[in-house]
Amino acid sequence: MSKTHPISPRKSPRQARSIVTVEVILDATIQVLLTQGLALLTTARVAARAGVSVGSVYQYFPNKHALLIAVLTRHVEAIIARVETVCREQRGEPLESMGRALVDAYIGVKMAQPDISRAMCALPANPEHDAVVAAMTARGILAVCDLLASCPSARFHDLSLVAATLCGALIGPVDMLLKGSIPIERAAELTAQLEGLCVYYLLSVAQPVTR
Amino acid sequence: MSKTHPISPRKSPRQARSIVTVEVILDATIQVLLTQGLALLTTARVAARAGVSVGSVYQYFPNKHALLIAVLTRHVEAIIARVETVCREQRGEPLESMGRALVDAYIGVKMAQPDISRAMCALPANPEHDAVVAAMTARGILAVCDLLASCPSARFHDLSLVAATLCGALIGPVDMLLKGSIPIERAAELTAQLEGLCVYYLLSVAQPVTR
DNA sequence: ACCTGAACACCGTTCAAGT
DNA sequence: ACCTGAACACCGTTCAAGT
Repeated sequence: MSKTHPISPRKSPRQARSIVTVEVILDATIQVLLTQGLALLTTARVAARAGVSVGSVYQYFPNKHALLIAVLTRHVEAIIARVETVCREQRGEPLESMGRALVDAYIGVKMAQPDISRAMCALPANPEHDAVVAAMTARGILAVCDLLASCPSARFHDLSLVAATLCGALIGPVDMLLKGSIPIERAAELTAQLEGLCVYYLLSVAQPVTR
Repeated sequence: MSKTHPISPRKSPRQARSIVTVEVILDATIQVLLTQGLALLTTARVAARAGVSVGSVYQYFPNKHALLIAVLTRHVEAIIARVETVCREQRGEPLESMGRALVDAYIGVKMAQPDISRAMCALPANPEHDAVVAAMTARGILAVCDLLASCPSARFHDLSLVAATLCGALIGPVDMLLKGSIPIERAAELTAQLEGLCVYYLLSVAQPVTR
């Protein structure tokens, strides 16, 4: 049996100052994570950096992990929102355009603040953490499903598997870029490779529709 | 400044019983990780499960993290070894064969003990952890580079980027399978998708060589 | 040469007391 | 309604003492 980590805030802030406190604590958490690393990220240090007492941290977050989950959720939300937007914008466009737009947008958001993206990768996994990532992945796959379904000139057998494969094929290489397995200077070339990979894959699994 | 984690064994076992002790400790670590989870993985619990004292753990591993790194290294070594073997076996074969063999082999090892693979994903990242993963990734990319270079009928502009993209495009979707974002029952279908994705990508970036 | 386990420092978390 | 910080339990790590 694994220890359970309640992640919902202990209480919702009701006054302006406490809303600020929550934001301050979340920002402090990222700062400590970035400057000190996970090993030195203690609730005491976060509190000190935020300029509040440990007790205040525990007033809004039931435990340390909830703090990390909150930071992760915030970051992941921004990424998925961007992906969903492009997917909406590209509805009905040709497959080539869809592929390129998706790749560009995803690399764009992920690499916008590389250090924060990297810090998120370094968070220790646990059931709640996995749930957040899984939920975001599911939303991404769904958005891509809708996008592909909107293609006027093609249909896809096993749409959701194609969408999932596409998402995975994007996430994997971009993670390599993030972690340095592909040098960051080569971001532009990787973008080109991924655009090609996505477009050729989509064209290969697309079943032409003639009306 | 992030805390440093020396990861080399405190001492090399010189007698038979101590070699056994090290193995026992590593196995116990995996067992605790699998049955109790990372949150309950304490050096005391590992020692108890291994049937030794805490002191013995620290005789061979400078700290808790080194223990996790050792377990990770062992697992990752098995995976990369398999990949390198297929890459060697497929030298000179047609691109279609290469792509299929690589996909099958990678999915095969990764999904051989899914729970252990999952547990490895859940380890907290730190510089040494990242270094192990980066080193394994680099070996994978290199093996694929060599494989692609051996193709008699095609050359690749920017070989290493193509190899890295290919590896990433494999790792991403298989991670989804591992984490449940793609249902495990669909492993066979995903394999087919990835074979197609890899082969079409390779064919699209290959520059035919006629002699 | 290897093992033991009490001892110490530090971290997560709580809660009685304050404003 | 929110904040403080001393207090407590637990974990990582050490090291003097054993075999």
